[in-house]
Amino acid sequence: MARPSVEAERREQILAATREVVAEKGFRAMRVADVAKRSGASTGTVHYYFETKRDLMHAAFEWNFHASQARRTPLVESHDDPRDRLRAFLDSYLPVDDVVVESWYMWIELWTAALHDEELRELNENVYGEWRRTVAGIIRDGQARGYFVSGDPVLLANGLVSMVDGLALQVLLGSRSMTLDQMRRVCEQSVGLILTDGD
Amino acid sequence: MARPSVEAERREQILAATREVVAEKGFRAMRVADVAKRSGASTGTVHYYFETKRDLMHAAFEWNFHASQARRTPLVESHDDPRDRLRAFLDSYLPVDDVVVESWYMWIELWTAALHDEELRELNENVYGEWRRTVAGIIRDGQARGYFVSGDPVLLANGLVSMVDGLALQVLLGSRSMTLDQMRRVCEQSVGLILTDGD
DNA sequence: GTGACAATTGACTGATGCGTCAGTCCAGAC
DNA sequence: GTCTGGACTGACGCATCAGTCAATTGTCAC
Repeated sequence: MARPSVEAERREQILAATREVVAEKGFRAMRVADVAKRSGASTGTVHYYFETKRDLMHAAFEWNFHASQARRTPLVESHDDPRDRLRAFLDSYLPVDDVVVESWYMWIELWTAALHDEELRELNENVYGEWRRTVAGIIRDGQARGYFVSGDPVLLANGLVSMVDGLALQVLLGSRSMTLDQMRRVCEQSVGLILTDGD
Repeated sequence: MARPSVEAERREQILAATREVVAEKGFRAMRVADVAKRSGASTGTVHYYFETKRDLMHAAFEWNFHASQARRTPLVESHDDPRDRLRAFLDSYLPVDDVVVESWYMWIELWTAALHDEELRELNENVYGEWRRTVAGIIRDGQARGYFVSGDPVLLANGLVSMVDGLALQVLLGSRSMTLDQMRRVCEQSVGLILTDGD
């Protein structure tokens, strides 16, 4: 051994830079040189830690997945009432700050990249399955307690998750009619639709 | 004048080839040479009709918008009952055949490209506004006739349109849990949620 | 100090692909 | 028959980048 390993930190720095560049100019326009500059390293160093640009992007997508999971899990578990859990879950997807916005940029790029990349489709499958199971679980729980209308919880979950994807996309696209505030209202109304009248 | 103008046909051929290539390998991997080959022309010809690759893509996106409009409008207007109009509208987005699938590929690529292109964001704004107005109109009509639950029709429309976007995306991504059939069911259930019990 | 090795550099290479351009082809005008 | 000009070609110039590599630096062990 010689010179202490800085691999973990360097990788994190490079991945952070990658996310920033992707959010700023998109995967299509992203250059390895951009990532290098942003992380204060040379292109050689980037390639020292990630063999190819593709590896770098895949690692960044995976990072985004795990970070999202880590942000969401405690949040959902901090409520007992399924109605609050559902609201907390949906709220966590509102692009209110840089962290969530950057994360959304990564998701959107993942979608397009995955259309023609089997490995990324597999990642998407995991992501999507994860959220769907979470939401379906909340709904099932809520139905058991009589808070939510009856109906296949998996279908309801799929509808909600997909809606959030579509809404966030329009917000990110800077739509004048789909603002952050508008997205919040649509989500609230949708939750209202599946609440039983007893609420 | 000499030699009858073939501009219109050639442009159409090139745009058709562009859509095919984009659907097949994505905008990112699309080469002007691919489009040329696919349309049975030379790269020079492609550039003769579209100055830059960017112009070509923008034209293809616009083509997709107008074609979608043209497909949808008569379809929605062919029913009187707002419930049928809404169902027909949602059905028309199910990726059941090559035409709709190719169209979805174009929409998805448009989203990602528009994130960093002001001109394309404007196009997205038109597209999105168009569908939202259509759906909101149907819902407003349905509410007036007592078929749909009360609630802001614009919010409901936004929710539905966004949901369809998110669903189709997952279907296109070949998700094992979000198949065409599953998408159909989610849409049906969602329509059910906004129908009054009197139905 | 010296050896060993991880970390880092940045100039370089080789491939790729957009856009250009000099020239060809051909249908109609006269 | 000749001229005109739109349509078309495809080889090529040139810029752009991903990835390489030989050289260098920094840190630890002994």
